[in-house]
Amino acid sequence: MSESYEEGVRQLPLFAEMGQAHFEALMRGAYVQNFPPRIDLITEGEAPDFLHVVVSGSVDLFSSWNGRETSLATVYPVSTFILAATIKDAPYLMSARTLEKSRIVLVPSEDVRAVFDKDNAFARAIVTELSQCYRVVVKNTKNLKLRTSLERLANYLLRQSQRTGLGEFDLTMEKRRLASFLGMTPENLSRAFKGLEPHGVTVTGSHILISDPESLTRFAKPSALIDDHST
Amino acid sequence: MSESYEEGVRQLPLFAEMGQAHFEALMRGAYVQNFPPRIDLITEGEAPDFLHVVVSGSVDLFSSWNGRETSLATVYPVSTFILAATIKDAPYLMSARTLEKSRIVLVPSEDVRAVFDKDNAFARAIVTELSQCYRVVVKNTKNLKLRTSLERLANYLLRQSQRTGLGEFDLTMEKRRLASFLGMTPENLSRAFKGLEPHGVTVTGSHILISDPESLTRFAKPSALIDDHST
DNA sequence: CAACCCGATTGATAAATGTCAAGTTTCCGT
DNA sequence: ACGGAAACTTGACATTTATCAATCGGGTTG
Repeated sequence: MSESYEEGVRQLPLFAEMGQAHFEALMRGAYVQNFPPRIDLITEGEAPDFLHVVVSGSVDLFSSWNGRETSLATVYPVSTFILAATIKDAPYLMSARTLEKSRIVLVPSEDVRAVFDKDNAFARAIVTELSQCYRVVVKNTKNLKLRTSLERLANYLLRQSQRTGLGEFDLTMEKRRLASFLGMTPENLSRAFKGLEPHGVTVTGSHILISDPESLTRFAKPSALIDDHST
Repeated sequence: MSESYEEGVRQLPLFAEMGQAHFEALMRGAYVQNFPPRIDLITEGEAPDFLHVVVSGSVDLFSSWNGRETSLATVYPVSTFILAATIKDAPYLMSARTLEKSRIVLVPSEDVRAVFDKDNAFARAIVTELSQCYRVVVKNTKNLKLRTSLERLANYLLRQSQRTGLGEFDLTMEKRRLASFLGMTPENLSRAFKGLEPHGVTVTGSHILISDPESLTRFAKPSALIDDHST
């Protein structure tokens, strides 16, 4: 099996500290696969056969109920998803599909659980990762329950702006998916962008210019306890 | 220190399988405290000095932003809260206050992290607990994003009804807190109860009678991937 | 017992958000 | 370059939800 991707996986915090033998055991059972865009990788409700690692491309995590669908997160390289289901051996809560051509490493869930029992460093890393994921989801819930859609958009733009370190940037996803991620309709998102114009936001296609960061910040009132996804 | 509460704590899945010596080490640094109703236990943003275990009473987890406040969860005996913050040694994301007279065990976070490094059974239990918490929050997010408030209420009532195994039961919390928990205003909750009358729901004070479970179920469309908090 | 307080309810109204139905633009593949 | 599909936008309208104000009612307390 090609070693090329293993390096990237090994450097993930989740795998970085574990014993070499255990890592190799995991990789022995794993395999890489290339997927075209818009391919369903998993469907919510299914049993978690594999832990997934995105090596390149990107993956949308979403969920459906009663004919409605919502985007819950986007996974970029290099990181894993559906760790909790794998560990608990419980059904996936989210579906996943590739957004673009993507390279995914599939690690059998059984192997993950087996190595988890043997390798303390791996167990610790899993705890750290799960805590992180948990906290991100809690922040997300607060974002949804405490803010209007306009406020959510404003804070999203500020976060993106900080990520790039610039006052202007391109949206990393389609507007329709952004809308779904922020919990609104595409139409509402269009109007929300308009609604932020008075706060110095100019939208040209997928390009965003924040000409008055102070005003936008005053409106968005970002909080580390909601918007800082690093802690 | 009184042993009376230790038994209950020891039987928690989180502590049940760990070594006796490690458990005793945890309990040595811990202490119990009795709190009156409506007392703030922790405030979001603070450093996680203690892992909290509710031994009796109940605790409301909530969060505030920009003058708004929302209830995120209620903790009943015997269980822990703010495990993720303790493990990550990161600021609390939620505030906590007692709802009634409550008995809380406070375990120093440092001790938890120290024992976590030494006791594999404990580490495993933490992973299981965190996965569980993570999945509950994800289900909550889906509930919020995919359903209207009427649908959330209907599913909440069905869940309560199943919990008691009866077609009637009493609400376990004030309606104002239920409203906040479900992501709506108290006024809206009143109207939502009215809106469920056609589906066989009768409200008398805090007593709920579900006279037509089939109709309510047809409307609520419960899903294990949202409403079953046990997996 | 009465006064009061607080939560719950109700009605009227406003704001936020979603839906539907055009258009318009952008993007892709032939 | 062209044609077509899909995304985006816009306007009109419906629905959902929040807000404000008033009232009701149960429970507590002096």
